[in-house]
Amino acid sequence: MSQRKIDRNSIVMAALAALDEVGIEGLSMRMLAERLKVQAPTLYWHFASKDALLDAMADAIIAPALDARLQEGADIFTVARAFRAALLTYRDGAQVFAGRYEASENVLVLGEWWLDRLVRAGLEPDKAVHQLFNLSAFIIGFCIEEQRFHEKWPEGKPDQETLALFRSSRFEKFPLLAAYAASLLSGSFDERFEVALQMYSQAIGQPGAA
Amino acid sequence: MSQRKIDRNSIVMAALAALDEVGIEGLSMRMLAERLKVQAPTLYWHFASKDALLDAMADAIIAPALDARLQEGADIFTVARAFRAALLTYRDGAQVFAGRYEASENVLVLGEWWLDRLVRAGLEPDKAVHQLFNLSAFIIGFCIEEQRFHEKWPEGKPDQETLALFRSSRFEKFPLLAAYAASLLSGSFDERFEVALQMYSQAIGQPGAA
DNA sequence: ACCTGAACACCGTTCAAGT
DNA sequence: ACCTGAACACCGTTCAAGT
Repeated sequence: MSQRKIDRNSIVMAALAALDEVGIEGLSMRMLAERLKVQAPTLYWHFASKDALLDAMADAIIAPALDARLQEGADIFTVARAFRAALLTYRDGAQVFAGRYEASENVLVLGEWWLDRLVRAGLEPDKAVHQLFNLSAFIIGFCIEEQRFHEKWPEGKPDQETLALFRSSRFEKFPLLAAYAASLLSGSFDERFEVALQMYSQAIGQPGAA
Repeated sequence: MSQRKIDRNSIVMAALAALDEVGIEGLSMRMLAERLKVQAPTLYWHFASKDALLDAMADAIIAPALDARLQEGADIFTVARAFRAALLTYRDGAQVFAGRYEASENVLVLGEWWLDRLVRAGLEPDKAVHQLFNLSAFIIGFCIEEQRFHEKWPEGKPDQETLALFRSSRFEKFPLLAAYAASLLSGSFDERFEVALQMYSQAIGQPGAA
């Protein structure tokens, strides 16, 4: 009866649910407190700051990706796909994750495993670190753009206004963009991602070539 | 004497200067108004919203990259380097640019030129669009991580606390991360970026292979 | 150990009113 | 056409006080 109302885990879970509903711009400590039926300052007993809470959210977001390591025949790209899927789980998930150099458990586990695979593939230490950084930076950038794209055009399909823009006189100066408008606006993100993974697989498979 | 105090351009310039000083978190319409010796609501006569101002800032940030097209022998990667340099010019520049699907003049000029080069290199339309998206997503993700890294470790070198962390017992579970700590924390971002460009140049140079 | 009430120092934005 | 004053509805965070 007189048990705690909330703990760190329940705050993180509620924060992720709230994130998914209102996005990173709409997420506030006050509304989060209200959802948890608690006063805002209470959250500061459990987390030092909103930023610290975002660190914990980032760690929780990628947790599901860790399972991909355990699949039979899992390689760097299996986990890359799982990492992308994890970032896409919650609205603005990639933006929450981006730029947090927090040595959180899940980040370390994923990083260690990824690095191990790159080294086993025959990359020298420095090269392996570069590829690790570049691949994760790419996935994060890719997912930020992908999520923002879907926020701008929720249908998945471009709206009439945008299509009209590409056909307007302004685009006489940009014939290729105009010609490829359909491809630009309704291209498959899955396909794009695979194109990139193909590149990485070539680069990592032939480390001597780069 | 009775001339306008400010216009769109002077607001954007002041906003970029402010961004560079206080970062994206610290940038507010009120402090920007104060710098311009104007009341905050005045800004809303020139821009519909803070987001609209950020759109204009994003466009201004990449303006210098357009010059790279005109260099003799400029290729996709010349402009990729210039694009990165432009994003790095102002603090949090990459974060300001990320995710804005605004058809602003500089974005269109850069996109058209980039697309033209990819098509000339022999890529089919869909593939060219994928590569354009992937390359720009990579550069944006790379620069976000690069800038956040330098905000966290301003010296360019890891601090003692971070180095100690990598040597702590917690990292017994992560032997590769521990072993490559120096490479992770003081690796060259220029070098990393070139590693990635090499990959793209192979993929674009041999379109049939992907 | 965990939570609240009240407060501080801010935000973005609107809108009637001024010139 | 351009700018201000006043206000609305918020923020993150601190801190003394409660249980």
